[in-house]
Amino acid sequence: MHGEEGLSTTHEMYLKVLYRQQMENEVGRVRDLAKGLGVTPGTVCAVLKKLEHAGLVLHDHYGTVKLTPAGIRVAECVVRRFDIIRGLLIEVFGLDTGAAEVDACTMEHAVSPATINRMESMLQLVRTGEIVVQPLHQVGPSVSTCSDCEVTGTCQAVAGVERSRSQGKRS
Amino acid sequence: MHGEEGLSTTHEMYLKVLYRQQMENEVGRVRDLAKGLGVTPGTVCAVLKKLEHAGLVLHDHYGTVKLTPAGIRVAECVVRRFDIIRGLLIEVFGLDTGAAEVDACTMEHAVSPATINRMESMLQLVRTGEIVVQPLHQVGPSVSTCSDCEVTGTCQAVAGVERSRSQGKRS
DNA sequence: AAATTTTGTTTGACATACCAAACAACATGT
DNA sequence: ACATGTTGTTTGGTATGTCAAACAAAATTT
Repeated sequence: MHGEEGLSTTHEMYLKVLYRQQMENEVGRVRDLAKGLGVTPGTVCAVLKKLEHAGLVLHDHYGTVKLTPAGIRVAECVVRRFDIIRGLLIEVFGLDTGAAEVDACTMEHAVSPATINRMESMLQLVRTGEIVVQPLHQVGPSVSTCSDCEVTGTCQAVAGVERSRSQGKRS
Repeated sequence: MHGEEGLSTTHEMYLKVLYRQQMENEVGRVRDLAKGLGVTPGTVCAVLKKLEHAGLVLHDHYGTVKLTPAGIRVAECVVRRFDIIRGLLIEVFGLDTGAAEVDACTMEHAVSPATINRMESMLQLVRTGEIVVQPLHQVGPSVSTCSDCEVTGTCQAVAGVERSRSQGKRS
């Protein structure tokens, strides 16, 4: 999505995970980022250099990692996309939470502003009852039709993060 | 989507474009693939080696490129995902064709079987009138709310291919 | 304060996917 | 048949994102 500004899916993920950890922990640490992203600390270090160079994070040597205002803006944009897609998949399409979160985490990097805004409108209208999708929830658990599609989805390491986050929210 | 079987987004794109060109041209050529994918012939050559190694295409030296049965299965799976997402974005979310096709081309690699099947059900129910989404089409042209999201989407080279294909279908 | 553990960084390596440009094969025109 | 143009392949180089392992700094234990 932010590819034109030189932001890869990877970068968006780093910013999103950092953003969330900062919301909870207040201090960003390489170790937590690495764990949250399912990646080694060395890798995090390398990517942080680029994010710093792009003016999205501040990272002092052997110290803390912090999002800049620009970084926060991007992160919030990614989180918003995630939340909308997650809501849509659960409330409109009737997917279970786990599957929805795994997919939302992949899809969040693949939708344009136009699409995400439409998704938001749809979610809104379903929530207020102006659109009724009951029939869709009656189609039962969905089944693969294509033999090449018998897999569950990627983004497992991060799915854990999503999961704990939304559970945290509920409590 | 097919990442667990070692199929990257790139590979899926190569298979999809090849599949479509074979539907129209009957013979696959490196040159056409390169053009269709917005990539140089050298790159196509390299990737074809991997696809051949994976048993998805047959490529004889200085000759033609052909999908194997396995390659056809994967390609059809990708095309199906594209068509469902495209339909959903246009008919349900009310996006214009161009935007829908660009986004569908990105999203097609990011949805799990469960999600794509739900999307298909939804599209079906909207087409038969069992779900009514009129209100959504009245929200007008969608506008970006996030300053980091003022871009239109990637996948331009391929958007052209989608476009000509769907125009061909209409005629 | 010294030793130990934890955390962070650097280095060297790898795979993917791409390009440009050199080169090889094929096809065609005259 | 051979010169030219088109198409295909190879080579060398780049960028991204990753790991493992060596190394450095900081924190904690005793």
